[in-house]
Amino acid sequence: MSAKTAARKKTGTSKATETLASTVYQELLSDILNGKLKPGHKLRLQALKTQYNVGNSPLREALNRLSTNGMVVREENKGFRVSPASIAELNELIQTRCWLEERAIRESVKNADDEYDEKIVLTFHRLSRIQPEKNGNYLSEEQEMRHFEFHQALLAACKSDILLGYCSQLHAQTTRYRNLAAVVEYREGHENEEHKQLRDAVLARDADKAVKLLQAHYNITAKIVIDSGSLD
Amino acid sequence: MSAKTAARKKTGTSKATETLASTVYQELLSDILNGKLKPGHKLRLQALKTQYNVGNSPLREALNRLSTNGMVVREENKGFRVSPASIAELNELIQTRCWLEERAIRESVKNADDEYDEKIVLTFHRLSRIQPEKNGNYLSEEQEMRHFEFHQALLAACKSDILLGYCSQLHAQTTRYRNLAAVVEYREGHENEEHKQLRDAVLARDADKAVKLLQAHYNITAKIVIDSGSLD
DNA sequence: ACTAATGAATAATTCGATATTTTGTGACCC
DNA sequence: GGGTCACAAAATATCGAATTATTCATTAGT
Repeated sequence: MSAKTAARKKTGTSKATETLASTVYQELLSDILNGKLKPGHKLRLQALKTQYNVGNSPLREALNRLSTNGMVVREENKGFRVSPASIAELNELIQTRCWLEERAIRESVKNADDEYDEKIVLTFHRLSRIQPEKNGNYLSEEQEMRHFEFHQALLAACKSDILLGYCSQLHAQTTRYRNLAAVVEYREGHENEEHKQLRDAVLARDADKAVKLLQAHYNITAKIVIDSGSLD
Repeated sequence: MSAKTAARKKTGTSKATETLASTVYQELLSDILNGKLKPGHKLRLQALKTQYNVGNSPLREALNRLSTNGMVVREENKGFRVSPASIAELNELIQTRCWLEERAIRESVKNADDEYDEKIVLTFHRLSRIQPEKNGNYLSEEQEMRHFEFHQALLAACKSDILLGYCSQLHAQTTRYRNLAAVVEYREGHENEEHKQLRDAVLARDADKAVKLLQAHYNITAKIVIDSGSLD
């Protein structure tokens, strides 16, 4: 975590000129999502400053952005901490996600066109193609990415970027919980099969089935996370 | 520096010790919502600094928060501007709001209990009691507030703070559009009646009717805003 | 004329230092 | 012993200046 600044300036993260605040935002988000920063953990500015090799302002900006999308909580004059995690919140998360994605997928099936189908086929292909390559109990960055893209593709024709944005937020939050419990093993076999069924359901315009699959998918994941005992 | 700090402390928003960033966040939000800051308007930091009498950091923090909930947009290294407004976005907004609030109100009716009913009766009473008192074509701060609280009360028993939060965001966005078009006159007569019908529908546990009323309510408002010709 | 390159002028971003608030500690009183 | 007040230490919030990026007018080249 120390040689970051040098890397940033020299290699320049390939992006034209990303702002420091955005870079550290991504890093923080990533560390929260994959569980390196634990729920409820106090985020002391000085520590973060040295850890992420940035100054005061970019750090603060990043934390402020994270606070409005629920990844960290802010207490006036008392700084920031990683959002706490609880079984209750996980259940709420899953429930809300089911509601929103049901709407999104039903609308998508209703509006489905060639572009929609093609994106699903494509993202499914990309997702199923990558090697398991389990490092510890976590999914690789690429696996997370492909997974996310496939799920978004299922909802993509809902004609509301706002709704899509919410779904994407909820997906991120759920990912955090999954990583907290380091739940991957179960998925080995079932996951791919479930995705295939999802793909086929929407391609067949069977919204009811797709919704049922999605919701089962989420509820099982939630159950596993809760049973893992990593939350109180 | 000392003068303005003193001033802020003395008039001191009654809150214990609010952070400057939060104060200016509220001020900016309010100015965006009531249309003082127009859609697409470039937000130059220097100008804002003098206008709102704050330094660099709090301003920046406020803008960053606003950017994650869609009130302003951020372009890397090019600063902030008020989110653009368009008919397309308004339609999307209304559509999404209908979807989310339908879910929220159906769940609320399902879970309804005494507390829920009482809050609705109370917030309706407060809303209907305040005098019209039209200043220009805008609703007063208090009217906005009561209006918001009533609508939230209708959804309050949905058992998902996340969903409630989204609904509240969408409400805010919609308010911005309403104020852009300065649409109040129509509401004079109908508004109160519509609210009463809504109240009675949920108290009678008639979710279908409540949903229908809500959606009609939003769609009419949208139509009026669009017909007002203040958007392109 | 038109495009490409140059370099002030302008604006956004970031840093370092200061001011303000919270937190922890121990003496003091009841 | 338990509570609270004052004070010191630590952490956060804010400011003003320095840095870096973008814009835009101007000029050189084809």
